[in-house]
Amino acid sequence: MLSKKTKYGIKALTYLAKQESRNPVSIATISKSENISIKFLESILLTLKKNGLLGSKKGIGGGYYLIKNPKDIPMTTVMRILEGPIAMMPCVSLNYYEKCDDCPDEVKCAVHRLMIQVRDSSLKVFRNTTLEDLSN
Amino acid sequence: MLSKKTKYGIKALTYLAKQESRNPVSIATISKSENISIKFLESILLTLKKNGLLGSKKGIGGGYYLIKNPKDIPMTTVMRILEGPIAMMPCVSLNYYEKCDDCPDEVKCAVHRLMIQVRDSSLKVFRNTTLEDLSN
DNA sequence: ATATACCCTATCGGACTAGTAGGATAATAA
DNA sequence: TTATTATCCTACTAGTCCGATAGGGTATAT
Repeated sequence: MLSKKTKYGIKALTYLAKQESRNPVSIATISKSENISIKFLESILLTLKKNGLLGSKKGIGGGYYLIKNPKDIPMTTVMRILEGPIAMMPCVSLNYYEKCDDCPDEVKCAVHRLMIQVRDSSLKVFRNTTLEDLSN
Repeated sequence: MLSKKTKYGIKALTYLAKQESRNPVSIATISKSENISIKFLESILLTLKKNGLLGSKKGIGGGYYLIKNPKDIPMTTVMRILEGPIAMMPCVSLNYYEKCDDCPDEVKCAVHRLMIQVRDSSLKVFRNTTLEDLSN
């Protein structure tokens, strides 16, 4: 299941990508437009900022804005920041690999082989979709 | 993340598919071979039975056995029984559709469009992989 | 100064996961 | 018939995560 955190995060990013200018947009504005709890959204935007996707400005007229061009932000990046690994199991994760306790031999493991295929097919979608694609 | 329930379930099914005969195999035997907690495995095999994938026999020489030919069991079936919907969000689920509370228009929702693509690509893998494929 | 808006930590109820416990039921073997 | 085997079923639990809320602290603009 996709967490609401990720869902809201993508919605917020898309909202920002749709803006004509790169002027800051306040949390409250995004919150109202996208029907997202303001405090929850606050924490999401903060992590997106900490991970280099957003910039922010305090005070009147402040808010969050995209740092990069939407077409340079693939969804792999967004997913990994908000949702974590794209793979369904640590033993098939590219960025967060971990061996299974119970499995003596990965190569012989049926689940392992299946999940590698699923990972690759999802990865393909996320890699080929940028924030720009989503905001059209 | 794939639950251990699903992981163990697939391992057990694969184990049964590898058997030359369709004689019953006891929970204890599968448990030892696949390093799965016996009680946990018990509940998993029971749900697989209730969902028509396994048959069972009580008493000495009893256990679980596959009902169908492994090549007639696509992984979509297994995943839906053990893990639930294949889609990452109810609003893109084929079998368990549910509308989002916050989303006024699905067609305009960026997350919706993205997750439909992910669903389709995963579905493709699960549909094209049978239990027979995994047991080779 | 004061209002605005982001920044940060802490907390919390509810749901879910991965088991465990303990016995009921059915089939087989002696 | 009785003992043994092995599935069937219900209930419980510790731990973890999710989604959200509370309550301030800090920086910026008028």
